[in-house]
Formats: sequence, structure tokens, C-alpha cells
Amino acid sequence: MDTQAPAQQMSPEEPPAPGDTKLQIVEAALRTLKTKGFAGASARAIAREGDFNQALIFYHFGSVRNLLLAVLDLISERRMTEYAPAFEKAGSAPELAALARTIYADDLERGYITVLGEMVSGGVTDTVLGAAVAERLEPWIEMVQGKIETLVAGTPFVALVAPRDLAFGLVAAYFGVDMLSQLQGDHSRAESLLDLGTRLSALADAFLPSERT
Amino acid sequence: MDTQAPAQQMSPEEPPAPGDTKLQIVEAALRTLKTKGFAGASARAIAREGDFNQALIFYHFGSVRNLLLAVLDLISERRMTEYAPAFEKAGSAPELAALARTIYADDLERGYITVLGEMVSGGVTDTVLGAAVAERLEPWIEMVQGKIETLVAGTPFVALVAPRDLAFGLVAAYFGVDMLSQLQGDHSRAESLLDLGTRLSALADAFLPSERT
DNA sequence: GTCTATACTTGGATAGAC
DNA sequence: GTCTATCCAAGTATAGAC
Repeated sequence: MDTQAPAQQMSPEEPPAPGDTKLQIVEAALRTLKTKGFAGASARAIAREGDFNQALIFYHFGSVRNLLLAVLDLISERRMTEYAPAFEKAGSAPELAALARTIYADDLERGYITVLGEMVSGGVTDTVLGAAVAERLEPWIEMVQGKIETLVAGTPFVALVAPRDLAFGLVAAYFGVDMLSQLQGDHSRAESLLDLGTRLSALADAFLPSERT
Repeated sequence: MDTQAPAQQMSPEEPPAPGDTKLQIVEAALRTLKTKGFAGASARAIAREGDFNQALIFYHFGSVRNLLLAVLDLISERRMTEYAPAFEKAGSAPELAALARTIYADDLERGYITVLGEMVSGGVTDTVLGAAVAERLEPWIEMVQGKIETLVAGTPFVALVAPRDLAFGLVAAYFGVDMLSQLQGDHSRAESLLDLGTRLSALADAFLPSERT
């Protein structure tokens, strides 16, 4: 936020352990969010997890809230750079459904699913945080919206579906399933649902074989 | 909940203001949840809202968590008794979509939407609470599941869709939309989505005019 | 059953030495 | 930029008088 280090001349060799501290802190926060949830992600808990001093959080981020948002930024960025290419490439509903399946499995394994759910939930319980979280979700909704627009172009659906609404609904459903799964401590239902999505999209595709390249 | 009063002989006339205190407390908690959210629903805040003593909460409910769960029970019960009849009656997808629209509007106006979202979010951030919340969602999922089973019977969908999964998905989507709307502080998108659902279900119905009475 | 007072804990955040 | 020490606020919960 206000503390952007002026990149003083750093000797080119420092392989041991450093990496910048900020990143270490963010990653400790990420792990804490994963294991202890939003409510358990206090400054003290995070500092313990990363084995550094509590005060560093405030020095580098100003507040715990900012740190948590930095975590969200980190994983958003990682996911965006990793998934966007495949997403752009996918040209049909079934391909997209398959991709969604992969992404969910991937996110789950890396614990991102948990963190995303915790941050959205945290945003609901804390209004100030909520606005910031909403902002960070926007790019994802837009990405889905863009995809829907190209998919739907030239089919009877154009008149029926507002891409923005549908995109919002899909992203919302993703988080809803995520959160209920988290409540029940069981993500297998989510996976069955993604399977169902795959089958249904195959069906839709059969009825609407639009422009395939 | 160890404090179940032994129903001593109560004189039949006590109209003034009493009503039992427990209910007053639960309703104060409900209002607090509505206005201040899960994070703001502390014992102190609830007591201030209802203008009674903080200690009463612990006397009657043992803990804040229990009180919050009692709120969830209260609105679950109210919703169940009010909506169930219409729900049973609805015999087609479009009717159900229309009903969902009504229920959402109703819930929104009464603030139940907010409370439901807060409690689910709270359950995600707090593991102990989460299990209890999940339990209380179960009846709703089962209700939807039952409906899906009768709707799908005798159509080609039987082989395609696992009712339990779909029910879970629909309830999850309801909460997902609710929560993202809450994040953005704007529920208009949710309503467009329910409209979309209405139109799509009409479409599905046209393709599958199953047993109509 | 209700109130006052208070014990105890945890968490956010800052001051100031190093 | 990092550490120690500490302040302060808010919350849960209980004891004990009424």
C-alpha cells in the first residue's frame, strides 16, 4: 500500500533464504487461511505460522485486512496467468465444462478453493472487506462474460440470455458450491456437479452445433 | 441448551408485554444479524439492540453461538411453514421458477436473505458453527431433492441427473448468488437471474411436456 | 430470572530500541 | 527493516447480589 521499497542496490548474490519478506508474509497468511480459516487468521496466528514477528505485518501491510487482500491478489494473479490461456482456447461448452472441472480440482489441491471461500465469506461478514473482495472478483466475472458472449453469438440464445447476468450466476454458483462443500467438509458433491455440468453441456452442444473452427 | 424451563404452572393471563424472554432475545439477535452482520453480532451488541442485559444471553442460551443457531432455527421454521404448502403444490418447472422468485423477494424484504447469508458465511469462517449450519440446511436440500425426483420421473432426464446432486447445486447456487449480491450490496442481479430462470424453465417445459394433471 | 460487576482472553495496532 | 514491550478495545463468560 504505502510501503513500496525503493529497490536499493541489492547485491546479486543472496541465495540462502531471503526472498523478500513481504512475500514470505503473504504466503504465511495464505497457509493460515487454509488451515485455520478466516476467523483464525489473526496477526498473531499468521506470524506464528510464518515464524516472524507480528509487528512486521503492520509495518509491511498496515493492517491484517490489507494482508488478507494481498493474499487474494496473489492467488488471483496466479490463477489468472495459469488458467487464462486454456480458457481463451476453449471454444465449445463441453470444452469449457471440462476445463472448469480441471480448474476446480487444481484449486482444491492447492487449497485455493478454501482460501477463496474464506475470503468471500469473510467479505460477507465484514462490509469493509466485502467491497474490496467484490472488486477483485470482477475480472473473473468479466472473463466469463466475454466467453459467454462469443459462445452465444449466432445462436437462438442471444435473445434469451444476458451474458453479464449469466456470468455473475455462474461465478456465484461456483462459490456457492464451494462454500456449502466447505460447510459439510466434503467436496465430493462439487465434483459430481461438475460431472453433471459436463454431461449437460454435451447435450446443449448437440442441439446447438454452432460455429466450430 | 441445558436450560429447558420446567413449565411451572403459569397463570393463564399475562398479556402485558412479557412474551417469553427467550423469544425476545432471539428476535433481537435476528435484527442485529440483519443490521450489523455476523461479525457485528456480539453478545454486547445484541443486548444493546434488544435493550436487555448481556448476561441473559448466557443464562438462556449458554453461548452466543447457540443463540445465533436459534435464530437460524427460527427463520428456518418460519420459512418452512410458509413456503412448504405452495412448494408441494407447484407441479411444473415454470411454476417452481415463479415460486422461487416470490420466495426470494419475500426473504429479501424480511431480511432473511441477509441473515441466511451471514450464517452460512459465518459457518465457513468458523468450523464449529459450520457443522451446525450444515445440518440445518439439510431439510431444504431434501425438500428440493424430493421435488426434482417427482418432476424428473418419466422424462429422459432420469438417467442424466442425480436428484441429490442437483438439489445440492440449486441450494448452493441460491446461496452463492445471495452472497455475491451481499458483497456488492446490490440484489438486482439476483432478480434478473431469477427472471432468466423463469424463461429457461419455460423453455425446458416446452420441450418436455411431461405428466400435467 | 434478571442485574451489576468483573475476571479473563484475544486481537489490532503502535512506540521505541536495536 | 526487525524486535520487544506494551497499550487499548472488545469480546465471552461467570459469580454473586437482588
